[in-house]
Amino acid sequence: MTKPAGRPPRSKEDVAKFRAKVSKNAMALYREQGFEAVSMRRLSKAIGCAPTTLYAHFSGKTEILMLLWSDILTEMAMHIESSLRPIEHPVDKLRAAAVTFVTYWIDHPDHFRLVFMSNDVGRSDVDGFLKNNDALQHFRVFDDLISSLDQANNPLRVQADTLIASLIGLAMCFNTLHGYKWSAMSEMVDQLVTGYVNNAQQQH
Amino acid sequence: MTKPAGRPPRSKEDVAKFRAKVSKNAMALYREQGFEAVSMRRLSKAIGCAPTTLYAHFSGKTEILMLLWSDILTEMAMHIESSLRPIEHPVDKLRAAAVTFVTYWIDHPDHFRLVFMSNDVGRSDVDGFLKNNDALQHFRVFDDLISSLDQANNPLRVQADTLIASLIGLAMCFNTLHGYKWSAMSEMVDQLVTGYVNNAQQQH
DNA sequence: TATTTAATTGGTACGCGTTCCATAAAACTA
DNA sequence: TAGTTTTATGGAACGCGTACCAATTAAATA
Repeated sequence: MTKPAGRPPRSKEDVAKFRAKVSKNAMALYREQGFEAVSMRRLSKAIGCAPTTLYAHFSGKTEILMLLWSDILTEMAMHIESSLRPIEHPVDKLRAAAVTFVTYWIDHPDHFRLVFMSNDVGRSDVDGFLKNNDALQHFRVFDDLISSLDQANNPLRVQADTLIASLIGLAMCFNTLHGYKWSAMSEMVDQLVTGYVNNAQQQH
Repeated sequence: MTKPAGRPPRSKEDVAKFRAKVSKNAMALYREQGFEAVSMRRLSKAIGCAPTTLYAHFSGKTEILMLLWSDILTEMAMHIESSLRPIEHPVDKLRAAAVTFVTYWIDHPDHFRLVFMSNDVGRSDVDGFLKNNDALQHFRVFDDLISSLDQANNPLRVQADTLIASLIGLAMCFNTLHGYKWSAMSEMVDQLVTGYVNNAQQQH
C-alpha cells in the first residue's frame, strides 16, 4: 500500500485542464473553419502537442468530438425555449418546441453530423467512458411540456424519450434520405404531437 | 444535329452492365468481409479496374454504397412480413412490425450504418442523381398496416412517413447515443403505436 | 543524487477517399 | 487510313484516423 516510486499519474486537475484545452481549441476550429477543420493533426497543431499525444488522453476522435456536443445542445435548447416563450397553450407549446427542434437540425446539418453521425456504430462495447454524457441531458427540455398534457398511459420518461427519438428520426430523414419524398415536416411533427394530445383528451 | 466524330459515350447497356458488376462485387465484399472491406481500392481490385475508374462512373463512395441498400431493405421488409404473419389483430400487427423494424437495425448495426450513416450530410445539392432511390420504397411496408386502423386525422402518407421516421430515430438512438439512458425499446414503440391507435378509437 | 515510473515526443507506417494529370486504348466519322 | 473524341489507366499526391515504437523528458521516491 506504500506509494510506488516514479512519476505519479496525471492529477485530476491536469487531466481536466488538458481536456479543457482540447475542447477549447476544437470548438474554435469547428466554429471558425467548419467540421472538416477538426482533424487530429490540425487540432494537435492548434493545441501545441504531438498528434499522438491526443491518443494518450482520448480513445479516438469520436471522444474528442463529444466535447463539442455540450455547446451545440445548449444552443439548441435555447432555441427551443425562446421559440415557445410567446406561446400559451400547452399543446401549441409542445408543437412549437418539436418543430423548432427538427428545424434546428435541418438548418444546421454540420451540427447534426457532429452530434448524431460521428459515432462509431456497433463499437458500443469499447467506449466504456463514453457513457453518461451529460450534454445529452438537454433532451429533457421536452419533459415539462409533455407533463403539462397530463397524459397517463405511459410514464413521463417513456413519453419524452419516444418523442425525442422520433424527432431525431425526422431530422435524420430530412438530412440524409433525400431519395425518398417525405411528407412536409410540419405535418409529420403534427402527426407525432397529435398522438400525445389525443391520449390526453386535450385536442384543441 | 449531325453525329460528332469520335468515340461515342457509353451505351445505356454498358453503363448498366458496369454498375451491375460494381454492385455484385461490392455486395460480395460486404457480405463476406464486412463494412470496412468495401473500400474504393479493394473494390476496384475485385472488379479488375483502376480505382480512379470508379470515379468515372460514380460521384463517390456514397453512391456506390447505395447499390447495397436494396438487398438490405428487402431483407428487412421480409423480416417484418414474416414476423406479423401469425398475428391477427391489426393493432398487434402494427406493433409487431414496428418492433421488428427497430430490432432489425439494432441486431445489424453494420446494416444500419450502411443505409443511414454513410450519407454526406449537408451535401444534398450535389447529388442530383442520388434522388429517387427505389430501394427506399421498402419503407412502404407500413402503409397497409396503418390504413387498416382507419385513422382519419391525417393522410395515410403522412402517418406512414411519420411512423417510419420515428422508428428510424429509435433505431438511431439505440445504435449511437449510448450516453443517454433510453427507456426500453418495446415501451417506446408502444408509446408510438398507441398514438395511432387512440386516434383510431381502436384501443385494445 | 540516483532510480524508477509515467508522460510526451517524433518518426514511420498502413489504408483510406479523393483529386489531378499524362498517357494509352477504344470507337467512331470523314 | 487519318483524325477526333471519349473512356480507361497508372502514378503521384494530399490529408485523413490510427497504430506502433524508440527515445526523451518530467516528477516522484529511495
